[in-house]
Amino acid sequence: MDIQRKDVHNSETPVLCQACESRHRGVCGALTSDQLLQLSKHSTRRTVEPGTELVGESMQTKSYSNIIAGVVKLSKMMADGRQQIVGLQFAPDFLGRPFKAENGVSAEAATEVKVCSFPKAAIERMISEMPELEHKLLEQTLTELDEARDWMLTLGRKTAGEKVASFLLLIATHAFPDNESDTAMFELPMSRTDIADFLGLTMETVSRQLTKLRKDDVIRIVNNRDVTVPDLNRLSERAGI
Amino acid sequence: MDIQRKDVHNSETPVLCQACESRHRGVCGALTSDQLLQLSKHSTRRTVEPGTELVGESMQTKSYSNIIAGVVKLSKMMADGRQQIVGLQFAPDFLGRPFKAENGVSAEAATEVKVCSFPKAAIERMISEMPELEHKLLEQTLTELDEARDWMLTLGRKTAGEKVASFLLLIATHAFPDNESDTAMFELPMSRTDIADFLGLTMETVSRQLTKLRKDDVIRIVNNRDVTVPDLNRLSERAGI
DNA sequence: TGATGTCCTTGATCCTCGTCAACCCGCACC
DNA sequence: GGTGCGGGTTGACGAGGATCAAGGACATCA
Repeated sequence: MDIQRKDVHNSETPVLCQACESRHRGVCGALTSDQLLQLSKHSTRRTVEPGTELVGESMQTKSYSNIIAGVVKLSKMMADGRQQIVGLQFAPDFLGRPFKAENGVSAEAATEVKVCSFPKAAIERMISEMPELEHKLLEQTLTELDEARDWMLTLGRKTAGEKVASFLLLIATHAFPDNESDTAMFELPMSRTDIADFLGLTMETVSRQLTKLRKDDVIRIVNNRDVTVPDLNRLSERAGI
Repeated sequence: MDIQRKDVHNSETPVLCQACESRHRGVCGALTSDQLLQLSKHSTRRTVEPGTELVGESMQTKSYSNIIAGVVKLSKMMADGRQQIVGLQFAPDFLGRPFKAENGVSAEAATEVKVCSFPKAAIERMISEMPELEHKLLEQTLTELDEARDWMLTLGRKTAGEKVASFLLLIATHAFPDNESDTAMFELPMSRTDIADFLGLTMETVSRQLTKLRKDDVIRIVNNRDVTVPDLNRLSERAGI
C-alpha cells in the first residue's frame, strides 16, 4: 500500500469529513484518507426537515447515506394504513439496504437530520474492493439485528406501561451512549403518534402511560418534549428490567 | 478426520460436505474445496432432539454451526419468565453471533435438527482471511434483519387472526421456498405454545384462531401438525396481505 | 385395562388497551 | 380580538385477547 507516500501530498482528510462522526465510529472509519477523498468527490451533504422522506418503501435506491446528526425512523406500512416503526437510526449509522434494489422499509427524518449521501454504485464498488468496509457494515448490521430482536420482545410481550418505559430508556441510552450517572435529560425525538407506531400502541395509550410515569415521579416532562429522568434504575424497573 | 486421504489430490470436496445444503446456498459456498477440507477437519456433525438447547442466552459461545436440516428457534426471556421467539432458522442458515462473546438469544431445536459445528476460533480466522465468507455472512445477516423487521410489523400491528395466518404463510414459504403453485402442505415445526411465543399471544388464542381458519376452510389440519392450504391467496388475505 | 401425562381445544369471565369524543394549549393567520 | 389547526390530554365505553378452568385425544407405561 502506498498510503504513506500519498499521505504527504494529496491525501489529507477531506474538509467535509474532518468533523464527521462517521469517520470515527461509523463505516467511513474503514477508509484511508485517499479513499475518503475519492468518495467525498461524489458525496453530497444536506440537512433536511423533520418529516422528510429519505428512502421510500418500494422505491429504487440510488444512493446510500451516512447519518451525521439527528434521528431517522424506519417504518413499514400495511395496505390499510396501519404503520409500524421498525427501527430508529442515530448518527453515525449507515442508511440503506446494500445488495438489493428495494429495501422494504421507508426512512423518514424524525428530527432535523444531516446526511452525507453517496451514489449506490460508488459504495458497492468500494465494498467489493475493501474487506474492511464490508466488515464495518457487517458489524453494524449485526448490532441492528440485535436491537431489532430486543424490540421484538418489547412488542410481543411487554405491557403498555413497560413499552413506554422501554422507549424512554432506549432514547436515554442512545442520546448519551456513555452516560455513567443514573440520571438523564433528553428531548424526545418524535411525536406521541410516532412513539405509538414504534410501540404498537395508540397515541392515547402512550399519553396515558406517560402521565402515569409523571404522576409516579419516574419522569418529568416540560413542553411535551423535554424529559428528565431522576433515577434510571426506577425507569428500568418500569420497563420490566 | 482422514476421510480426505482417499481423495486423489486432497482437494476434492470432503465427503461430509458433499450432500450439504450449506455448500450451495449457505456460507460454505464461499469456500474452495481446499478450504472446505481444512474446515471439515475441525467440524463435528450431530443430530439433536427437539428441545435441545444449542446456544444459551448468556452462555459464552465456543462454536458456530451450520444448520443442515430442521428448524431452530431463537428466543429471549424476561426475568419473570415471559418469553418471545425472535426468529426461526432453517437450513442452510448459519447459527451464532460473530464478534461478540454473548449473543443475547438462546437457540433451541424446534424439530429434530442436524448441525455442523466449528470452533469459534477457526471460523473467525477464516472470516478475517476470506472476504467472500464475510460477504456471505453479511448477506445472511441482512436477510435476517429484513425478516425481523417484517415480523415487528406483525407483532406490533396485526390482530390475532392475522398473526396466526402470517405464521402459517411464513412456514409454507420457508418449507418450500420455490413453490409456484397456490396450494401448500407442510408439517408445523412447533407446538401451539411455541407458536404463541412467536406471535406474542397465548396458546389458547392461537388454538382458537386455528379453529376459525379451519372452520372457514382456509386450512385443514390433521394430527395437530399436518396442515394443508388449499388456496394460499386466501391465506394471504387473512394475514392482512 | 386403567393410570398418568402431554398437548390441544373449548367455554366463561376479566381486564387491558383501542375507539370515539370532548377539550386544552400554543401558534399562525386574518 | 376571532378562527382554525396540529399536537396532546383526558374520559366513557366496548372489544379483543388474557386468564382461569374443564375436558378431550392420544401416547406411554404398569
